Amino acid sequence: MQSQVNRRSARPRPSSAVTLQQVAQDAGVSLATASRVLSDSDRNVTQELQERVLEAAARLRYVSNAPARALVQSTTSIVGLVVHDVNDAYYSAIAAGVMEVARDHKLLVMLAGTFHEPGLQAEYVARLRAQRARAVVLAGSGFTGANPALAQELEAFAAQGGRVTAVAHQDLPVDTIVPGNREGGRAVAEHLAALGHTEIGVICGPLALVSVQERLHGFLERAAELGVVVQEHHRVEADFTREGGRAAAVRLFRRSPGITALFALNDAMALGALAALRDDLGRGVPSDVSVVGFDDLPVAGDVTPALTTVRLPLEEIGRRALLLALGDATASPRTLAVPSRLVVRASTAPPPRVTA
Amino acid sequence: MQSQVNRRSARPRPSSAVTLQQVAQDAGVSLATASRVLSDSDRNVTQELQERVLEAAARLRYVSNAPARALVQSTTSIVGLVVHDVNDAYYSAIAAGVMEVARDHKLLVMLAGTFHEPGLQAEYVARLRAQRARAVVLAGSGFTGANPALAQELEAFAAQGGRVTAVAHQDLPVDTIVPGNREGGRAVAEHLAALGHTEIGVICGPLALVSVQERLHGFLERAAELGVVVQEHHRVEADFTREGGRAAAVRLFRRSPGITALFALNDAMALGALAALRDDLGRGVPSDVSVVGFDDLPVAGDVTPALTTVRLPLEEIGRRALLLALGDATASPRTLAVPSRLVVRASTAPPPRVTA
DNA sequence: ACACAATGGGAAAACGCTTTCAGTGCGGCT
DNA sequence: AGCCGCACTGAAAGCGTTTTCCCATTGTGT
Repeated sequence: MQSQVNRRSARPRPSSAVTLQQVAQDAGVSLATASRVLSDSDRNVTQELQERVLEAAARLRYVSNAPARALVQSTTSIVGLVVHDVNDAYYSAIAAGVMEVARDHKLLVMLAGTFHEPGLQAEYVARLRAQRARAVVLAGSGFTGANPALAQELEAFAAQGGRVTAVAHQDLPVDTIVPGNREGGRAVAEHLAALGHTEIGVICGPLALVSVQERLHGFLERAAELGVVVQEHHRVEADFTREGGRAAAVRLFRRSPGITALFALNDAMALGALAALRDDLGRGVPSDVSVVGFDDLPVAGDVTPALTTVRLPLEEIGRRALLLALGDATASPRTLAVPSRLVVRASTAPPPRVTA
Repeated sequence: MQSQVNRRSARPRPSSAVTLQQVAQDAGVSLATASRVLSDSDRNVTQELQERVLEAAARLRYVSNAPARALVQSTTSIVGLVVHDVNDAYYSAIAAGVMEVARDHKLLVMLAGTFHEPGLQAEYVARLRAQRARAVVLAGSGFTGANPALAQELEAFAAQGGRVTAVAHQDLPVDTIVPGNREGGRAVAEHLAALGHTEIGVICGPLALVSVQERLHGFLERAAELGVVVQEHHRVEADFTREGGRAAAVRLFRRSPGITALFALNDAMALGALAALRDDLGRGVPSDVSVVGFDDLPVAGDVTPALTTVRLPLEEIGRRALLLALGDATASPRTLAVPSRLVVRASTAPPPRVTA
């Protein structure tokens, strides 16, 4: 049945769009002339004919066939944006930056969501390559360890003239944006140490993610420097989401009730932890437990207590990413560091006095 | 200078992608055979040749040129999604639904952001028409009153076989999703009236937006039925954002301090109002003032007090929108109502006792 | 006035693919 | 044994553009 429907609708093309040929005919000029008027060619056309063509095009509501154009010019005005989850404020913010630059450059953005399936990244790059996209921004954090499939796909894309910027990826032969993850992790360690915390729990996202690794290592590194040891069993891994954070917080406190500060490796998890502390564990924040997040999503300032977190200028990262991909190709495998900054709000305080 | 750069890079095409011709050559078969193997044609090819082609394609990392394919088939696997602001949780949620369906149908999503400029909607539809997109979802609420430019553009798109679904638009000759805005507004009126509020303020987004109108009218309508009059000067209009809500709340309370309940026409504004009440006006919620939002963004449950609001199943709306556009074309100008539901949380309570 | 450059218009090629159409080799039937 | 039909391959047409290439016309310098 399905094939029959396909057959039927495929054969007599259901309806055809206005072609340049028709516009030319309507204006009484040749195809070439019409093209010269409507595409911004360097050849010029008499005022008279120009007007006739423009008029005909407007009358027929002509828009040029982008695929045909792409075919002959072998380039498009499409850029790809690959994220893990559109409905995650982290990626929305990056996407907003990308879209802004795209608008300014009159580019169209193709959005691809991997839904957290690692393999889909390479697949989408392939599809964007097939589309002859001009550039691709890999916004989703990469996975640690070599990813040959993705690397090869990117290489092929580059070979055909495509440009790529990756955000928080490692060992990819493309322009890369390095958000201040490590640095932010260090700042958190300093902040919590300065407040006097010694029993610190860490709620990690998937350790396979580059961002998670960087944040965690920056934190552990600086904590160690300051003489604070974060015990192995004070670290817990979960989904990089609100629910992941909530579950992780519960697990962690059941296991180690003595913890006085919690570092969640992103704000979503921190929000979950906040909810767990309030609803499931009955602990006050920051009176009993301090909580720190990462990213500074807009919501971080709106919860109670307002979340201490590390601000990453996500829109800026999006803008920079696309600009990098659109920029000078010859300088290509470049690296751009984007700094982060600790934002202290109400969710952190000194640890409670021990009553013993 | 720029033109020189263009000239230079335009002439000798910087690098060319692998073509089907090359694959065919490499496999020692004709172009036609290669095409039959790689596009899923109904014609079949000997096992032997099939393998040779597949092998060659893999070796050369061939992906077919989508524009060329689109040209000959005069259809693409692209769908467009037009939103006002990507970095707004309302649209992210809809986008997530759209992307999910797109993934299941192996479609690529082109995301267009109007950045709240009304005119851009029509322009993006034109560009999507040029791309020969298969369908377009207009997620951003429409503006009241006729929009001839947009209507004509959509008509042209339909004429060339494109499908469209609009969310919260009026008088557009396309499939339309009608979220339960009016119904939600009514539910809020009932809830606040039942709690005993009589002095109710309303913080509106731009009245030109269809969603705003519907929510407001539903609310006023039901309030009137219940004998609660919402005075003209208890209504205030502002940007449909957190900051808009905050400013509006301040203005409203300076003008009418006796208000005991606040209905913000979306959650973003409600969040702003909450912040204003707490930080600028020093009023307790819900002890002094009750606050209600609309949309039930994820954040609504995370703020303190948790926000009473109207839930709109946004992802579902996104999914439905694309499915509608992908569905039966002959039934086309259809209307699909998506119900909303009041979610009572902690931000609403009976009004404070008058101490006079 | 005459050669010659410059200008603008149109016919036609090319982009990479799918699909029709014609052709070739083969087995099965009478 | 001869013919038909089947199954497959390959040549070529065509999709809608842009961009050559060539021609006619006009303007310029001497």
